[in-house]
Amino acid sequence: MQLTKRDVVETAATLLDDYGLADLTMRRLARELDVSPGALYWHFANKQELLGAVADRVLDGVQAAVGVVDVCIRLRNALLSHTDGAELVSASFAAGQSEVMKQVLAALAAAAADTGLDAAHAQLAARTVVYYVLGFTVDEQSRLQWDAAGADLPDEQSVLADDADARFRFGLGVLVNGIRGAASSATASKSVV
Amino acid sequence: MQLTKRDVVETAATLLDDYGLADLTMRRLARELDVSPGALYWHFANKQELLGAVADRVLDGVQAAVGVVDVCIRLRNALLSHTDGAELVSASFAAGQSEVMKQVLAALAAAAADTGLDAAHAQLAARTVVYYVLGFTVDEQSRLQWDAAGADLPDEQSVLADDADARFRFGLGVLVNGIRGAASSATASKSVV
DNA sequence: ACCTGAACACCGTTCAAGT
DNA sequence: ACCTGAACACCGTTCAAGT
Repeated sequence: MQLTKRDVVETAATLLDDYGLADLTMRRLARELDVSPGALYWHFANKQELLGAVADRVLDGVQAAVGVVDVCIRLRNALLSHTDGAELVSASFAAGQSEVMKQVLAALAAAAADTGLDAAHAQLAARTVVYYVLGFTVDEQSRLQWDAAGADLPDEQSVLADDADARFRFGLGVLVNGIRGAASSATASKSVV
Repeated sequence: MQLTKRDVVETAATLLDDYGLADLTMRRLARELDVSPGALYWHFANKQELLGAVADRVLDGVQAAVGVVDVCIRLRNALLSHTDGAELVSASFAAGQSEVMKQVLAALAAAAADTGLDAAHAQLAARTVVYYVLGFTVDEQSRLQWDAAGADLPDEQSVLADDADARFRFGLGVLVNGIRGAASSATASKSVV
């Protein structure tokens, strides 16, 4: 049977979930698909492009969200539901290889614009939110995966300490609040002019 | 002459500046130092640890800053002044290998606590700020380096579009503002109780 | 059009053995 | 204590040649 892009991405996602990003290599993927390593390069220009496609598979469903908080929560959930999902998407976003992350950015910018920011500032606000979600979740997931294969967790020091959801929402709240503040001060200076 | 940690880190930093992070390999570094690759493993447990030491060299001077805005501006400047500095520090921070980034985190948390947040929330606020600075600067630096070896920049669309400093300060303002908001609402709810 | 085979030019890490 | 030499087990990518 002919190798399709879909097959490749599907198998790559399985490999990712079972063995993690470090073991998701072109050679290992080719072996799993019973093709030669070179075959993958007929379907994808390079590894980055392939990883971008896998990232977009991980992010499936996220683009349907609207509103800053909704988008961010769905994004984080998607990242956490695959081994090394946050790291993969973070790298693909940085490399400009994730179409879904571009849509996410646009959705966040639209939401920010709704609060009264002009397009340029709304873009900046959107990126700031994305940096937060990716940074937070990469961090969270590495800790989760580290002490998943480890000792029993030490006794919680505070409710906040192990309620990752609450921690996530706090930072998100800081951002949403800050954006509202920036929007209203922009409106204020406009109304003065 | 005996190989010292300092020599290794110094040469690594030169390699980083001249050829970038992708070409900063243990083998290449050993070649540059005229030692066998194995020699590096007597001084450093692994590549991550060595990169952490290089990251801390890049961050030299940043720990002296006080106040959120001051710390962030110095941090960004340090990252921008070395090839792939942002990516290196970002990775080392995520891996928990940068002592200076731990100090930066502590300094930011202290500044956040000064606004009236309790210790746990101040920590979260500090991390949020770090995610922003690293995310923003990784992005900025990859664009800078991409079109450094490229075409002349297209004509600027707006003042904001190519004033990276202003863009950086905007996001920083959003965060500082959001943190102030979180602090004052915490104080308010306390005074109600 | 799609894939194989084989090569090219590398990696990080380990470890017996040397000095 | 500090380092070499050599090995182990891999990488991503290219490309003539096959079907």
